[in-house]
Amino acid sequence: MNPTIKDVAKQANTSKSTVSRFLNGQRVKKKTEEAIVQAIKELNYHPNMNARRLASSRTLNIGIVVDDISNYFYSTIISEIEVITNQHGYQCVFFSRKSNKKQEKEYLNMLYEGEVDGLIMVSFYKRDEDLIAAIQEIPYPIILIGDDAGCKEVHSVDVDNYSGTYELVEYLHQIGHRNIAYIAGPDTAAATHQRMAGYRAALQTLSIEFRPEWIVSSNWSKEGGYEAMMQLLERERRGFTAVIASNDEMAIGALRAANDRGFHVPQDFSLIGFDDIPMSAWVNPGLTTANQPLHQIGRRAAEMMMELLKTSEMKYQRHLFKTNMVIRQSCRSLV
Amino acid sequence: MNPTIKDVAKQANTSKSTVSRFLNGQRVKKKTEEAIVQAIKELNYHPNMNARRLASSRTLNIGIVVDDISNYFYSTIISEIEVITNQHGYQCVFFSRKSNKKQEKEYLNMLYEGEVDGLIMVSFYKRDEDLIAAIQEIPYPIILIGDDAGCKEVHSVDVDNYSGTYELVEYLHQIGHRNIAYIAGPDTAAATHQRMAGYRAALQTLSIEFRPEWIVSSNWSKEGGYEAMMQLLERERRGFTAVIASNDEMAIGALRAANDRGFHVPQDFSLIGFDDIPMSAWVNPGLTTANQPLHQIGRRAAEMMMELLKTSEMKYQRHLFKTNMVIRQSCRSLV
DNA sequence: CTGAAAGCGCTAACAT
DNA sequence: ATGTTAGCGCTTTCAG
Repeated sequence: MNPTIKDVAKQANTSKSTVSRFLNGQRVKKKTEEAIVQAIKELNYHPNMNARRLASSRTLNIGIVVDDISNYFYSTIISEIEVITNQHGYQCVFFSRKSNKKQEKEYLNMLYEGEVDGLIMVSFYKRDEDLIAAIQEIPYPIILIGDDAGCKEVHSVDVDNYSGTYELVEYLHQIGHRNIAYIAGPDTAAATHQRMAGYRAALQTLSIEFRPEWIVSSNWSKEGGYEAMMQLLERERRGFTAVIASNDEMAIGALRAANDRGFHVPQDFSLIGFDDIPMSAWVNPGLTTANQPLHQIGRRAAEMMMELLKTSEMKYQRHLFKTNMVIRQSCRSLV
Repeated sequence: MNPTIKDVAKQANTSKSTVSRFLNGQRVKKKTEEAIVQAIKELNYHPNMNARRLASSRTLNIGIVVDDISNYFYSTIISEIEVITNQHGYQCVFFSRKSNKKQEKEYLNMLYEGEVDGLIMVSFYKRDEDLIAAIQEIPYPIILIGDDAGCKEVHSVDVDNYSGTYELVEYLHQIGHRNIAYIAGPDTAAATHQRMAGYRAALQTLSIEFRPEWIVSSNWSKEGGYEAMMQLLERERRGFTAVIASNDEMAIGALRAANDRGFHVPQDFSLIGFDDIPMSAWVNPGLTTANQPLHQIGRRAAEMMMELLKTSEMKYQRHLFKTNMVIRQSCRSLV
């Protein structure tokens, strides 16, 4: 049996409560403090967290739920969240949904079950009403990163995919492009729709005709981008001078496809991505893209959580971070 | 106040223990079962995990500690661990050391504190005696992934870096290379030494002279690989026909450096990496490398943990997984 | 500044 | 199959 606080008290010639107080940072007479420290060492005492949490109804843990922990975007965001929460004395415990394919909703139980004091849920997929409704019922702190299904009551932070893509098109227009193809993401991702909307809005503002035959859908992957580009390249009415892949992975695949077909980027056409993943600076040519402020997203979500934990009331927030365009060598000016 | 098991019992006209038994999957009379289910729903009851764990001294959690959760290798391994442990009814909780820079050793407390039933620690850095000594003291299940500081009592799994590199050199030799430069990793990584040892051993076996001026140390990064290659290219006695970068990231940086200096791979010299990260198939030329069986590593570690949890005694194991060479286009045959 | 005592919500004998 | 009871190890009034 492990030593308990009672054993420590006995050994240090004091009471459980005094030991408990000491353990929780309250003042204790110098003499007893020394005795307690001594006893703890001799007994190799470790507080039992479950007992502590049961008695105090606080865990000092915050739960982070992501779709797939081995995904660059998620892991970058959550690693920033951890920095912030740690500074406030909270531990992060991470949960990855990929392997157990549990619904996000099921993780809400951890709040009721006393496993965590708050929950940050990170997902770039479209969320359903069901989840949002459940969240609104819950008397515990929750922050969403990504889609909020349009709900104006659940706190969330996301990247501004719309304006990010809008800017990309503007840039292309500025350097003379009027014929811009687009490789879209999967329908299940919230960003797909937002980015596409930004693309179309920019086209409209700039009086560029929207041409459905220059749009192809794919799945975020390099392989997908490769295939998509091949399709684009084989369509009858080719004639675009630039293509926007709605994420960098697909752009990298597209680049390879272009090369395989004997085209040169940016001489034959310009190519743009979205995300600014680490690899994008290292492909040839360097990929022009929109940088996602992943650290800022994580940081903001964490700060919101900390505030919620302190005050328990916070006025509704949905914070959208702007992307930052990073210009490398994959676009050619036509003017 | 949240409803408790007592409330459920009252509402269902039975006793706490019956409810508890039902909750834990034991048989209960049909009639009472229905009443309990009904009561749970009506009250929106959720069991308190802390109380449950305190009373049962089991958490059904296993803790996974990694250096940096946003690192591809770690996240790939742990996401496989999760698959296995979930199948056995255990939840994984992940901890990332990067942000709080706590020593691995400190995480051992979670075992004493009743937060987790077992711990899998993943790190590719050299571990110190201190940690290993502490682990040997501990009466709880622990599995190490990565370095074991040569200890023959702590269960661990790792990749066979030595033979992996050995094979790479053999391959190069086979296709006619006798002059092979080497970009090493940082001294702090255990793999650096093992891979270097494999390189030197292979050289010796194949009667190739070891030339210190063809060795340069770097830090695993693309930037580092770039610099390293530049150094290699500028040294007086250039004359190698191949270079092994001890990881793919550095190889990708090296490739860029070669291009920037006007060299072509593999025409001017061959290039080999180690790891087989996803990007390696997409650089130009495709990178020949040694694939790390990350999933297998994670799976094995998880299985060992499950066995330890069941039997609490297991004969000492250190399992080394062989790498698999994947040949792409970055090497040229000289014969 | 300290001690006594109650209780957090659940499990696990034990008895029936 | 079910109810009674005694903890699990800690925090937290409340008195002093």
